[in-house]
Amino acid sequence: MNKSRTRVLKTLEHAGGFASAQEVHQLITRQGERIGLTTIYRALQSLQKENIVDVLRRDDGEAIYRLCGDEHHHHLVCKKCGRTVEIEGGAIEKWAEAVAKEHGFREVGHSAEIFGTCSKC
Amino acid sequence: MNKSRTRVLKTLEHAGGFASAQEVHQLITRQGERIGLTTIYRALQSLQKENIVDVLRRDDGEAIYRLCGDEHHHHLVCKKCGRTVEIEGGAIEKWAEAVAKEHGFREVGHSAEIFGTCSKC
DNA sequence: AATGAAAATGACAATCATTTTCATTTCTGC
DNA sequence: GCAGAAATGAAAATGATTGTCATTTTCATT
Repeated sequence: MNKSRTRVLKTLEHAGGFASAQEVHQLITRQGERIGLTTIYRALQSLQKENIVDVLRRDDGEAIYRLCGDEHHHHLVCKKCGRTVEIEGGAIEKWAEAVAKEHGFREVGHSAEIFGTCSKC
Repeated sequence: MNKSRTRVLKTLEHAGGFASAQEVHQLITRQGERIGLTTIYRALQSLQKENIVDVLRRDDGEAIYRLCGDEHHHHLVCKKCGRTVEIEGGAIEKWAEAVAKEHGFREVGHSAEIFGTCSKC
């Protein structure tokens, strides 16, 4: 963990939800701190590899990042405004394990997302 | 509905699931028919507006299209050898819709994958 | 302090999907 | 057939993301 990653993390926290790489960059430079866009992308990538941030896609394909808690949950995401609801995934957990066992798979993990248009949009 | 849209639709059917704009274009031109990439994009856009096709995003952000109402399935993927099994997703479909409705979301879609280690690995 | 190797940084160029532009072609109803 | 509208496609523009590479920073060791 180094200075840039820390700065990006703090910015994501402060953004309180989603931010694209470019938005993170703006937020930081607007505060007078100087940092390159490339560095933001790299910081976000490594944070992603370490499972500290999640990546989603906006409708136009732009990647947006957010801090993810370490409990295993799923997301319900609004395609228009990006509003996100965290969801308990008990049903899926069981489904995933059942299906995997049925096909002889071990060490099972899964990913799942639901997306749609939220009531405000 | 015109010639291009029809051609794109047929290609999507034949592709049997997902295809990006570029893939649709390749599939068509490989058959010797001549069509511009721009036209593919426009056809896909209008089909999308008419709710005939759905759009999703691949991990790298590329847009992929599929016929609406296509039964869609999920994948069980081996992390080691890449072997893939297609799965019926009935349980998830219902779960996704229920959760979404509960939170007031409309026009709901979802993605889900299970990964693990297969019996041979 | 001085050194030096390895990692991090950032300006810039390259890439790649998608959109725009605009001149040309094809459809449409008459 | 004909005028006007819609569709087409080649090429340029756009915009996010990644690659490159020279420079800077970090940091453990002299």
